[in-house]
Amino acid sequence: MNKNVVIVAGPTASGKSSLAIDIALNCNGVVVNADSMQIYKDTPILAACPSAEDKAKVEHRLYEIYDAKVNGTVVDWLNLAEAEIRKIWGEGKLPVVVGGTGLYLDNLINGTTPIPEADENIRKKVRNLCLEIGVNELHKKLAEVDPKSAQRLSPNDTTRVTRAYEVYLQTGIPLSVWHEKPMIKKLPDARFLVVKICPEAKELDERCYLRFDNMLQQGALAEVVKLAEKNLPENLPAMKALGVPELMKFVRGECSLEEAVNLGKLHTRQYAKRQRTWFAHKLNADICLQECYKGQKNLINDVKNRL
RNA sequence: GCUCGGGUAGCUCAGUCGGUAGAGCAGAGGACUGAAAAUCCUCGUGUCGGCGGUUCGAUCCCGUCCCCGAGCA
Repeated sequence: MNKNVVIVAGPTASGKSSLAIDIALNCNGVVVNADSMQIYKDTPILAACPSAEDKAKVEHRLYEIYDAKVNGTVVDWLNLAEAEIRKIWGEGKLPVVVGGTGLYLDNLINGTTPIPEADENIRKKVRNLCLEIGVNELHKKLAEVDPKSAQRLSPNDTTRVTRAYEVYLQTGIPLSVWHEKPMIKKLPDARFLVVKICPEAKELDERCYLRFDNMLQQGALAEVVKLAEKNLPENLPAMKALGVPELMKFVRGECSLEEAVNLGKLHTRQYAKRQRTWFAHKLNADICLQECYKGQKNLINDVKNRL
């Protein structure tokens, strides 16, 4: 039995979700989420989760499964994705993995360094330490135990300095040493067919703006109001979804709706640029569409022929 | 009309006790191994409102004019 996995990657608003649906419809597929925000259930509108209509067309998995208070990670997703993909294969269907989170796709395709499961207590401890003494000081401490990583990382890079330090604290082995070990693939038996959407900035920007307006019409504000009522810490991933911090500010009366919306659109565009950079340099594709997906039939046929 | 503030990078503003200026944001590019819609890195010549004056030298001092804001008439 051939173990194909179709990967659909591309920046926000490039049409990758509908491309995934069309591929699934034509190839007996099931859509699997590879988006770090669509995995949360509190912001289906702002995260652009598939609509009820979309879900009726074809089966979607790994969408809206976490509560906003959960702090999901790449590894959590990898475990879920591996299980789903194997299940879908078992059903004799084609997994169509779609999402804008480059890191997730990269780890799924190329594997991850075999660092032991993170200890939540240590993670919390290091994060608190970072808040207490500041990244720069934490970076100095990291330099003492893992000079190689410290040299590689900016003393301002909160995310990575924290991770490197936490790995050393937990395992006693520097992250830089772990990185020298061979990567381990979740699906060594899979054959990936990567479809990448690489639109021009101009075309994409327009669509980002339109999409944000549509989200508002669909009730994004109400969604944010409900989320605000949960009173969650602002540093949780779900609280940082594009549009959430901006609209929260408006909800709290700290800015006008217009300002919030403009900022939301701006940040969406900036995010799309980061994605374009990632996909352009880090993801090799079998098929690359140079514009947004708008139902191009030959693309679907191309995918079909290569399976 | 008078008084007081202001007029400096696309925007918000620092600053120069006189030696032609710098942050944040925006913009452009880039990185990316357990927060990734996150996090970080690189890139700054602009008649320092106009015109005169003082000075070796003015964006900074003086005069004058224009514009904006507040107050008083």
